[in-house]
Amino acid sequence: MTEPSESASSFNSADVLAKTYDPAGTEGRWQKAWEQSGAFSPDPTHSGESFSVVIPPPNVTGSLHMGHAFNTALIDTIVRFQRLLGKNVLCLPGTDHASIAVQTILEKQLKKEGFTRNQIGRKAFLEKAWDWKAESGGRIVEQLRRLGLSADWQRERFTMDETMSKAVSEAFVTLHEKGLIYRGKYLVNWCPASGSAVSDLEVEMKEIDGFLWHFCYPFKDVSTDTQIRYVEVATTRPETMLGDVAVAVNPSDERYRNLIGKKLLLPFVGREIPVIADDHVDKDFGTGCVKVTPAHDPNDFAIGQRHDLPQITIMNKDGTMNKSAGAFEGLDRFEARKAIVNALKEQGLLKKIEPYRHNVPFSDRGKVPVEPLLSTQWFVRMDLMASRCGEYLDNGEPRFIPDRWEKVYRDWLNGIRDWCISRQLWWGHRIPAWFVISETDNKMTDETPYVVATSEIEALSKAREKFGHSLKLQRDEDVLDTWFSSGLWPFSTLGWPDESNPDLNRWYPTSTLITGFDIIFFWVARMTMMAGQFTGQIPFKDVYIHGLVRDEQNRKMSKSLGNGIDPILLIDRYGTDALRFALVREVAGAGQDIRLDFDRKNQTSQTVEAARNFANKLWNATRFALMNCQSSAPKKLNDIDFSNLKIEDRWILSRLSRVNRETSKRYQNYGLGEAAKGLYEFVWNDFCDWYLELIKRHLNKEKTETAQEKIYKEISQKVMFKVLNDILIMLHPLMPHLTEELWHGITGKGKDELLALQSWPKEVDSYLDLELEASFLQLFDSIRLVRNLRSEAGLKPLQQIPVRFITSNNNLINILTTCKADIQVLTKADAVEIFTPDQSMNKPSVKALAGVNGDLEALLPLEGLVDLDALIIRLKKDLVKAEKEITTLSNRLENKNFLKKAPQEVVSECRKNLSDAIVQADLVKKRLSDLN
RNA sequence: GGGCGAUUAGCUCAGCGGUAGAGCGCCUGCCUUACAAGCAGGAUGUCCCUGGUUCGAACCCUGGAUCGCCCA
Repeated sequence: MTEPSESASSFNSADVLAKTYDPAGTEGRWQKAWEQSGAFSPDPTHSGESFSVVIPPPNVTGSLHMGHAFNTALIDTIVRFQRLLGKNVLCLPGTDHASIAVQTILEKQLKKEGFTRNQIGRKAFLEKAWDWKAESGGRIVEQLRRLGLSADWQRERFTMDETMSKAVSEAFVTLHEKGLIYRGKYLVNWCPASGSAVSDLEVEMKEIDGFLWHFCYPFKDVSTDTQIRYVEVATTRPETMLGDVAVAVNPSDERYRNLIGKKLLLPFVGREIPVIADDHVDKDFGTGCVKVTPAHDPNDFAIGQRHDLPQITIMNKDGTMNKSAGAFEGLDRFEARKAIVNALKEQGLLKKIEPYRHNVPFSDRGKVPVEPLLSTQWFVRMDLMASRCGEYLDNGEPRFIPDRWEKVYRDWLNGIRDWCISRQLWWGHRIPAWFVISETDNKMTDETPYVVATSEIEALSKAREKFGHSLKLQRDEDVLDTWFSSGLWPFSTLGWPDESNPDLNRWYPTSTLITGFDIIFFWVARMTMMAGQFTGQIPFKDVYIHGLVRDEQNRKMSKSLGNGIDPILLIDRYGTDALRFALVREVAGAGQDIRLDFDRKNQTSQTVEAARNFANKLWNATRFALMNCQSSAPKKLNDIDFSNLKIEDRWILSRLSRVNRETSKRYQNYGLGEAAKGLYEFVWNDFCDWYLELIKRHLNKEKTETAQEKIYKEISQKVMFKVLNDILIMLHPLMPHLTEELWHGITGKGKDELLALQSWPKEVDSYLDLELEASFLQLFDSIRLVRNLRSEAGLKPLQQIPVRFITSNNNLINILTTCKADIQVLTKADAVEIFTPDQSMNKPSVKALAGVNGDLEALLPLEGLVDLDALIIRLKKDLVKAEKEITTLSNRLENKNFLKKAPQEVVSECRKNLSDAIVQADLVKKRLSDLN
């Protein structure tokens, strides 16, 4: 072994004795070593195939939550696997400025200090924001490192970096020039809490128990030909009546047909409003008469446009009533509701109030009902970009995994509406539009002309061309929706709009995007649309959509619920690798959410603990290997002489070869959970439970006397290290730190050589031997049969007794005979005999413990030591089971249709099982009669 | 109202046409010199209900129930 001082691993003569794996000491050391070596910065001279991933940039809103840990684990597993395949891998990390979320946090802080943002001003506010970004962003990046993300940190980006900002203004200007960005006065979703417009996606519909208020509008003239003096309308929002400009009925509604065209007098305001007919009015809703408030309701807005009605805005942007509300001016919208209902009541106009459950739009961030408000904003025209994406999708771009998300994405593209991108906030990308206020008396009005440009200088020259030299510009105060810059992320991070940037050429489009389904619309679709527009390509070949992490009560983890689990807490307790492995292992299903158990009182998780135990198992297996190879650690792992292999070596190498193939296939095809489960089984069950147990007798130093024994010992060591070595590589994408540490332990390599940069082990076809694997399963069953007998007879674990197997199955006889010595060790037998039933007849009958499994009978001759009653109970149980099986199988075989229509191999398998069951039943019966 | 997903052991979930599986938990026995974060053994299921297709259904198809999510 290499001198401890040269080895990068903590494995040395002292630490090798540590009985448990200590992730805390190990993980940080490797994170540092990886980074210092620049292992994850791709080599510009690498000529191989490229593989690139940009991470979904976490918001700089505090710290990472479990969802990020999950996402990061999946990304890094894939990235590290691709690196082991020898590809030129780029994983590009970064963070997102999260305009509205961060601004909300900062304003809350300010409020605590007794200020508003307007009081401290834009400049001071932005300084605070950048301080916050530095702190939160720094923490997040640290946490990503602690998760082991093998990203190229030199390429780390932030959505408001200079280069990113340049991309944003370039994109904005281009879209504006092409007429895809426009400015206009429309009904938008106004969030009074954040004082900004928000997009349709940022509105969440909630079912609310409210009321339907019925009240009356009197006619202006009570005509003589009708007795009706009022119309009755019903609404869930009585306060909007102040902005009513009409009452609409369905033209086919017999009840109101003769009222159409008549004039009503709007209470409180005294405005004359007409009764109009519109097809979209639902006759069955309320009274069938609908008040129309175009400036405060999307449906009414549409009616208003169809009938050329005025739009009367009755609210200020903070949700209080404005001048148009007359006597109600100044009241908050919900106070106004009460006041108006009372006033209606006083005037005798209120007819009834009925409880009514209805949908209310809430602002995602502000957590208050949004107000539909007429407002001048910037919009992105979506139809062209969306239909282009539809065409790409027809050609399979991008590929969604699992594919059901493709439909979700397509449906959204088909039903898309224009995107309101301006936000009345300060933190974010300021809109690159300058108003020529000198044209409107140095005041900002809706009519003020503007120019759009990438810089103020450019804006000035553009403006001068149009408006002459003496003019005054004022930049738009607003910023862009965060998702506007996120939509550019896959190519802005790689240098766009500088199309000569080699990164862009080499890494774009990226290979795969790994993200949760909750941002398919917000992010995935916007990226494909923007990329289609600006790069003419879909920005990623695959989109791997994963589920969300839920808490122990199956609730989505969220800040507002306060049910998030801090991944760092679990890392501190169990280690990063354990957390990663636990999360990935849970993900086997196709994109299902995962539920993470967590005991909040003790801050423990059984799921993660199980993964930690697995890490420890592997640690100890490696420790075992090293303890048994002090002098002759086999350096060359690939020079195994096949002719010297013992049968168990051939078996484990066959298993290894199969696991290698399966695992790489799973990693490739996003079957990460299955990959994790497969490796877990292989390591624990095949390698530790069976293989290491089988070779122990050869490793034992006392026995290395003969030349043959020396050869066996050596070959055992070699195979053990070969398998271990491959396990470490295959498991590395999932548990990078542990495997890096152990790999250095077994190879003695220095820090300059890293497991992370090794090659995926070659799969050796000649190792594959499925027949041998089947024989070994029989061998294991035989050993279990004996152990089970011993256990039921209450034998002391160390008590040695002879074992006799009786079977007519030649395969079984072969494997049992070959592995006689192994069976002896593994069943604590002092002798193992194998007979055919004929041979057995010639032996003197003894009182014995007997067990039967298929066509194998195991006898433990144990005169006097047997608990006869327990034995009889057991045998009777076996008999019932066998007879039940005989019934099922013979019924099946009596069915002519089964024989005729089922595949040959199923029928013959059924026949074999039946004869096995009959043999078994006979054996058990014979044993029972022997005992009586 | 439209769509999607889930329903399998006490819990968390695999399996998706050929005799029901894993991890955790539980029971029994073991400090066997890699590992008690371990070893050996064991128990545990109307695979939500309903029809149907099939020689054969947890798996495919009808209809329904319950839970969850998305869109309007």
